[in-house]
Amino acid sequence: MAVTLADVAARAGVSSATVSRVLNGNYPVAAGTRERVRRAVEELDYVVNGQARALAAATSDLVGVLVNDVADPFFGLLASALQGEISAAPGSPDSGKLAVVCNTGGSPEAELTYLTLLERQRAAGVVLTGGAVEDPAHTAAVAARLARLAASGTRVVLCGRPPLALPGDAPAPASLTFDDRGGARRLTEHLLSLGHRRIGYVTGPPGRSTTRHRLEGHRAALEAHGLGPGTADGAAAEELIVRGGYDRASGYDAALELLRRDGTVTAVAAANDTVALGVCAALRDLGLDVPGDVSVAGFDDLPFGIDASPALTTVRVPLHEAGVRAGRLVLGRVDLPPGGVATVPTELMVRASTAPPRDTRR
Amino acid sequence: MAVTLADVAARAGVSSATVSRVLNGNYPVAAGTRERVRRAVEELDYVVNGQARALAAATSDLVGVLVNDVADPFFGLLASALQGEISAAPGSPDSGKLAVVCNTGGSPEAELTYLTLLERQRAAGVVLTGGAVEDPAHTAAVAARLARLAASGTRVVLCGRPPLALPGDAPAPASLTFDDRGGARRLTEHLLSLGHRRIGYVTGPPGRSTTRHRLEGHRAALEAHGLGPGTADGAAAEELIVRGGYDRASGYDAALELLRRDGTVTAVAAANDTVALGVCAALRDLGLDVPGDVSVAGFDDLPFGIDASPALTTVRVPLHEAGVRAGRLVLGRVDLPPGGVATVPTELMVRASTAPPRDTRR
DNA sequence: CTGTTAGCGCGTTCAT
DNA sequence: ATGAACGCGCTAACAG
Repeated sequence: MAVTLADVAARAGVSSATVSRVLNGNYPVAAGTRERVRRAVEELDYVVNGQARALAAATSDLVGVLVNDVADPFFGLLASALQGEISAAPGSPDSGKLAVVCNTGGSPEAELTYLTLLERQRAAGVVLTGGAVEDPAHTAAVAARLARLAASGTRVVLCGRPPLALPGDAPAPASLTFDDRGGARRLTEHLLSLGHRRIGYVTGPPGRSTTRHRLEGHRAALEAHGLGPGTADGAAAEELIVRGGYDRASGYDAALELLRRDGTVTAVAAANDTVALGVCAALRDLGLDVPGDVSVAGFDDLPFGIDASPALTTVRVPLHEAGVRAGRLVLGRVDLPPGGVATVPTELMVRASTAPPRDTRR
Repeated sequence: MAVTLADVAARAGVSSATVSRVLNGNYPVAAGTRERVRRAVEELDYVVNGQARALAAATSDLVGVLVNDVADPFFGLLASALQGEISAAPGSPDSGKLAVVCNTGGSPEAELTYLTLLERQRAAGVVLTGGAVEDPAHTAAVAARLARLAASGTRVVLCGRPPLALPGDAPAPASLTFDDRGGARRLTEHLLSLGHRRIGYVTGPPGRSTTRHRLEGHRAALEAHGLGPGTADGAAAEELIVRGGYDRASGYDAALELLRRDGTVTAVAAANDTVALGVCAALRDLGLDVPGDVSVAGFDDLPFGIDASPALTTVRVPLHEAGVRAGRLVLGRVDLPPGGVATVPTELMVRASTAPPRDTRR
C-alpha cells in the first residue's frame, strides 16, 4: 500500500538503515549515497510513518495543548501563540512537532479523557491551560495522570492555573500562573478610587481556580479600603457578589439580579470581558447608561473589548507572551527558576466604561 | 519503563493475545478470564500504546483539523463544533478519536507542512477549513497531498472552501461550501434597498477563495441594480473597493482610504465582522456617526458583533452547524449527495449599524 | 561509512 | 476459548 523505508532502500540500492540515517541526518553518510537516497525518496513520494518511528525510537512529536474552550478568544490567543512557538523553530531539532489543541469544553471528564489519549500517544509534551477545576477528587485524578506522563518522559506545563504537586516522588510540573488576584485587586481599587462604594461583582463559573483568584483580589481591595467582611459596608458588598459563568448570558442575567438586590449599585466588575459585555447589554436594555449610571469593567483584555460600547476598562492578561513562554517550556528550550513556578503579570487597562459615580460629579 | 501488554498478561496469568482481545472486545473471551484481565489492567494502571496499536492495526485515531487562525472566533467556533462531534459519540466505535486542531496562520507552507505531519501520523481523517489560497501551484500541491492521504485511507473533508479535484483517479473529497456569494449579494442588496448608492467595500486578504466569493456577491448585487461595470456609477463603485485583510487594523486603514477616495460614501460593506469593527472605529475617530453618516456591515455574525456600537448588521454563517456536519462527514457517519458537495446557507442579519443614507431621510 | 540483526508493543493469523 | 508465532515500519546497537 504505502511506500516504506524498505522500498526506498531497494530503489536506492542501499540498506534500510542507511535510508533511515540520511532521513534523520544524525549520522555520517557518504555524499553520493545520500544523494541517491534523496532521489529515491523524491521519486517514490516517501513519507515516514510517524507511528513506527515513534515506536522504534520511543519518542513522539505530538504536543498536547488542553484548553477549556477553543471558541473563546482567550484560549484561541493562547493556543495560537503556543502553536506558533512549537511549530516554528525551523531547522531546529524540535521542528516538525505537531501541536494538538484539545478542547475540553471545561469538562473534567473530557480533561481526563484527553490526558489518557495523549498518554496513549506517548506525547512529547502536554500543556494544561486555563483555570483548573478545584474539586479534590478531580485534582487528584489529574495529578495522577500527570505523574504517569511525567514518569514516561512527557514534559508537562501548566499555563494559567495554580502549581500542582504530583503524587509520589515526581517533581512538580513547570507552571506559569497568571496574576489574576493582583489584577482583580487593582481593578477594584480603580473603582474605589473613582469613588464607587456600592460595587457589584459577577464571578466566573463555580469551582474554578481563576474564579476564586479573581474574587479574592476583589475582596482584598475592598478590605484594604475598610470594607472588610467585619464592617457593615463589607457585609453589603458580599451581597453584591453574584455567581456567573464565563459567557455573555450569565453576565446579562447577573446584572439583572444585581440590580434587583440593590438598585443603587454604581459599578460592576465582571469575571471576564465577555461577561462584562453581557452586563453592559443588560444595563442598556434597562435604559441605564454606562458609565454614566453604572461603571462596568471586565478582565482579560480580549480584542473585542476595545470596540464595545463604551470601550471596556479591563485587566490585560498577556496571553500571547504566556503562550510563547509555555511553548518554550514544553519544548524544554528554556527552564523555570527553581521551584518551577513563574508568575505572569497582569495590567489594569482603564478605558471608557468606568467613571466616577454620578453623585460625586459636578 | 511503561507497563506493556505483556506485563498485564503475566499479572493475569494469560497470554498477551488474550489481553488484547478483552481490551478490544471484538472477540469472545470467557467471563472469568476477562475479569482477571480487567483487574490486572486496573492494578497496573495500564494504558495502551497508541503508536504500537496503530502500527499493528494500520489505523489511527487522529483526526486533523486545519484552521487559518485559532485566535479568530470564526475558526474557534468551527473547531469547537467539529471537535465536539468527533470526541463525542460515547460508546460508539469512533469514541476515543483525537481531534487535532492545527493552526496554519493562513500560510500555504504551514498548510502543506501540517498535511505532511498528518500523513506521517497516518491520520484517520483531515478537515481543511476556511478559505483556500487560490494560487495554482499551491492548489496543485494541496491536491497532491490530499490524493495521497485519500489513497492511504484517510478521510478528507473540505469545510468552507471550494470543491477540489484530485489528480489521478482519486474521487474528489467531500466538501461543505458556504454560500458566501449569496450572502454578500443579499447584504449589498440590503444596502441598496435602503437607498445607498455610494457603497464602499473592504475585501479580505488577496488570493483567498472567500475574499473572491464575497466580492463577487457584492458586484452581482450592484450589477442587478443597474450599477454594472459598464455604467458610470458602476465604474465609480469599482473605485470604492479597497483591498484589506481579515484583521481590525486593515478595516481601520481601509475606511480612511475609502473616505479619501470619495468623501460621499454612505455605506461600507466589509469582508468580515472584525474588519467591519475596524471600519467603525475609524469612522468614529473621524467624528462620523454610524449609521447616521455612514452605514457599516460585516460578515460571519460572530458573537461580538452584537455588543459592538452600534450592533452590527451582518451575514450569519452557521459555523456550529457546519462544524458538526463536517465532523460527521470525516468520521464517515454520514455521506454527502452524489458529487460530494453540499452548500451551507447564509442569512442576512439586519441590526443597528445600517440605515438609510442621510439625504433620503426626513 | 554501511549492512545485519534485534527489537519497540501490539493485532492477528493459525493452531490447539 | 486460549496460546504461540509472526509482522507492522522503523531505529539502534553491533559488526564489518
